[in-house]
Amino acid sequence: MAASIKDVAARAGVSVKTVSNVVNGYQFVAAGTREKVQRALDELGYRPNLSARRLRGGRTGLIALAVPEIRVPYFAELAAQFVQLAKEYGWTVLIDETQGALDNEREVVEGIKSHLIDGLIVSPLALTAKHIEARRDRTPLVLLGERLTHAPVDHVSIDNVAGAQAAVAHLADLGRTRIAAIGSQPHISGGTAALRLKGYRQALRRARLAYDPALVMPVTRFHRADGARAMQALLDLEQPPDAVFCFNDLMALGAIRTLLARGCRVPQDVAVIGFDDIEEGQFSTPTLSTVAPDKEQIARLALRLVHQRIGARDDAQPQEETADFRLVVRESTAPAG
Amino acid sequence: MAASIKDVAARAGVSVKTVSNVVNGYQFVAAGTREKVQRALDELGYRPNLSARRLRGGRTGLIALAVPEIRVPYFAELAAQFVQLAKEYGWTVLIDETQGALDNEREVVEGIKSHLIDGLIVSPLALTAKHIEARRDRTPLVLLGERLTHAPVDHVSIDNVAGAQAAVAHLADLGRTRIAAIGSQPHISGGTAALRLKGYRQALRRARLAYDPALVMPVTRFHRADGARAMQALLDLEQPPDAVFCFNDLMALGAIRTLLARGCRVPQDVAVIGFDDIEEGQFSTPTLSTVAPDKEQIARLALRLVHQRIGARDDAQPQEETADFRLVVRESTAPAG
DNA sequence: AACGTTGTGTACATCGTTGTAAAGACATCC
DNA sequence: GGATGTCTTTACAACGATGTACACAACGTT
Repeated sequence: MAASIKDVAARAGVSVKTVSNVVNGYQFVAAGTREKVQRALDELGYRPNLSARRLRGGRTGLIALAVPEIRVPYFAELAAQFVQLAKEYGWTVLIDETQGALDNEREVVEGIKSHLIDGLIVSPLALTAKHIEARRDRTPLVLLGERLTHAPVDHVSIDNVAGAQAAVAHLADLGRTRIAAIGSQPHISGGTAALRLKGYRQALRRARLAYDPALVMPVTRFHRADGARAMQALLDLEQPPDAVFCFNDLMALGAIRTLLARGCRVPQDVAVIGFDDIEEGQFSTPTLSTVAPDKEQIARLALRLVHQRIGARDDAQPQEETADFRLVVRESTAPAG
Repeated sequence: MAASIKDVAARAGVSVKTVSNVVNGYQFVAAGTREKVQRALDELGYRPNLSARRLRGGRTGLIALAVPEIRVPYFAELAAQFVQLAKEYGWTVLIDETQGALDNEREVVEGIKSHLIDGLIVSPLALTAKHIEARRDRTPLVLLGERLTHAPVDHVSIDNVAGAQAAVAHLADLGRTRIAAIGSQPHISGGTAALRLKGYRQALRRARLAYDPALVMPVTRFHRADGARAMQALLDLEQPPDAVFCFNDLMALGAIRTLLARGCRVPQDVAVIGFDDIEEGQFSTPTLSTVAPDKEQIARLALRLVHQRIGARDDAQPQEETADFRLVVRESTAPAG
């Protein structure tokens, strides 16, 4: 059976509080006593019970990161960043997959688990500002991403409009004139898709290119298969595009698969650019040009906000942070030559 | 502030125990009382404090899955399976990244977090049987993978030797004679790499092909870059291979990238097969042949073992389960023609 | 009238930990 | 000798939930 502080106290012949003092590094413990207790701790392999510690009002050293789908590389890579950087705060990160389902997301922010953790970072898909406001749980919360930019909580995002704009401007600079977009979500307002679409249209306007609704492909999710399917439809058009901006890398890789399978050369016939800069894009053939959000910075900013929030007395003003991105040009948009 | 059972009791004008009874569905609560309590519960948005419940000896409904690297697609996909299937038991899965570091793995199995969870599933990289035996924590534990097949705990794995054997036999059946292997780990005994190497050699023997140590490439990790680097070295040989068995898909995709970049055709010049069947291999060009472990079955078996172990009185015999795999032939090993 | 049965509610102790308060030991100072 | 101060250790309560034990009513049954 796992040893409790009481067992240790009995073995060392001191009170439980003294053991607690040793465990927590309280300074006024006689050297001899400390040693005695330490021996007992080691012999019994004592591990503090985090449930008890937490119940007593303390910290567990755990924070949770909730993402829609862990098998989506962007989220996996982001999660890895969090795990890595959280060490600087002495935190362990538990990852929670919500599958983008409202019930799961609500459960997460409403505190089912938050009685166990010190802080919470959520990348929401279905949650609305109303849910956030109705929240009673006081566990420090930070939101990631584009949804819910106006909810009264700390928030980290990137400038999606500018990112999309940069991607499409890059395609236009290559001399492409029929630039398609894969990833719109007409039925969801205010999300990532809407912002990237806005950037797409903005870039077309600036490049004095016509906006052709037939070149904008809607999708239900942001997976490879969606990109592959959308690309099929684009190639079946009377006038297929000569470039495609995909709203994420996964769809771009699916699109490239379709293009190559149908005998189109990338980038010669059709240039492709994605968004997210997942590792896969560095090893695909061709390698994938993309808009690279600074994932490390996102994680760093979010952790800092959680940290501040844990320290903060009451309800300081919600903070808004924006992480950088950069355009990464690889083979899939290499200039002809 | 989050409402406790006490707040609810005060509001409903009953004792805390009565509230507890309502929450837990105890049958002998008068309809009127139940309704009163329910109203108070709803109004206050009560959520049970899992720390307290757990401390008292109860369940939290949480289990943890610890994997080395969440950004490795195999683990991400496996984790997603666990999350999905755990619902059948009413469990929520928390994912924990150990980075394959001994300290992290030890911390996980020795119970730092297990005071918070009902069960634990670990895919170890560095842990040894000694650590498992020294474990004092009684949280039900199930191990995944090939390491530690002899530790006294429940265990789920696949037949790696047979899987590797099938992959290499497939290459031999295509008429390939110089079949390389990427992924050996000479300094680690008993792990995945050793077993897959064994299967490789077994298949060569059966196909009456010579074993050429120069064709076996060691790696430190199982990432894309390792596969790409190893492939470079193989192509620099006097007599390069005409087929490659990579010990996982990620390295296979890295190897394919190198091959294509250096002008080799896949599969015509060099056939490539991997292991794991990650989704990425269905969308790469060429699509990737692979040995596909039944991830759903792995998750299902592991969850069943944890479930049994939670129910089991004391220490029932450790169980050993083996999940199936199948050979998936795609473009990267398509017969010439 | 005495007793059991069934249903409904409550008081209390407990899980492991740590903050608070306070007690004891010893030294120092006037 | 008594007051003061510095260490060192301890007893106790509390965090929130729930199992145990019991009180009390309402209803039979003998």
